Amino acid sequence: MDQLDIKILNALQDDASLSIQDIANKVGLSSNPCWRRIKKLEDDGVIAKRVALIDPNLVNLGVTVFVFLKTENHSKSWLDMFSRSVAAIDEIVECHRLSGANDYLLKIQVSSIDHYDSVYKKLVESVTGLTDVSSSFSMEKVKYSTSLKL
Amino acid sequence: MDQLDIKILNALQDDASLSIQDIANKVGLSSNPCWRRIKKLEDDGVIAKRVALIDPNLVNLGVTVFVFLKTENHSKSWLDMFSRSVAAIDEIVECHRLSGANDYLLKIQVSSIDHYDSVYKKLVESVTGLTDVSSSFSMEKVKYSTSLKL
DNA sequence: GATGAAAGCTGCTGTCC
DNA sequence: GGACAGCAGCTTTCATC
Repeated sequence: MDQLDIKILNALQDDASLSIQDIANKVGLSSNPCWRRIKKLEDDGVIAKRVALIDPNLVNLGVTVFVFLKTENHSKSWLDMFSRSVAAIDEIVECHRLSGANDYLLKIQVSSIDHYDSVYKKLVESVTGLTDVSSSFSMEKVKYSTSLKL
Repeated sequence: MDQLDIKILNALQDDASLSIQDIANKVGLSSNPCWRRIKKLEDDGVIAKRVALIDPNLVNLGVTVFVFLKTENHSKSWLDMFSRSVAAIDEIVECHRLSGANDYLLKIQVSSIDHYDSVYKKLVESVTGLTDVSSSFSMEKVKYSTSLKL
């Protein structure tokens, strides 16, 4: 992966709808080698996938909630169960196991406080052994990006 | 936005490299009306953008850190300054102003603990008035998705 | 060993029904 | 919403440095 690949990745991270010609012009290559580099980056898995990002406010999912969980159970089987429950709840868009005071962090996209409450109920019904569930609402998205600094 | 639009959006959220023909087949439409619906969803801003997602592990940015901030200054001008500083640090991929015990939550992608430390230093140098900076490392990505539940 | 030019062909975009 | 036509852009092959 050289400078040209990084330029290509930066262009595609920012806008995956660009034509190969557009990208080739941006990075100073003709379209054929540019296409081959992109194909290699896809084959190698560096470009994991291409997705469309939807404006949450326009589909009535403009409320982001972060939920911090603590559990009394740290077994592998509990994590498996927890993992399946989290995967089954569509409103949960991210879940991380953390170091530090909290065991897990969830990021949730919902339409309203009531909607969040229904997700909360789904969660505590399907997951046993939680000793703490505390939530913070996002008041303002100061920054949001899916681009990595290469 | 009817059921067909939702089907189209779900397909594109999952894989934006699908051809219009592919999507048309999936949702049971011929290609032209399918294309017109996609164009309208783009023009309306429902489809905000199309991006390539890069595998963080393959570009040496596999370490995710969450940072919780508290500030003693809650003025508009402080937020403006803070916002600019956050925007200037590429490793910070998300920043939310929160309700609850912490004022701000950052999500950071770095290569190592040392790399995180350099981001930490950049942050505390460029932002004054922080009274608490505590970080948690993500040990495991239990779930990650950019798709919204429509 | 990678780039550039050119050809074929798939699939996008616009008009008409 | 569907059918069709024109055309832009993707993908492949071949020659070149």
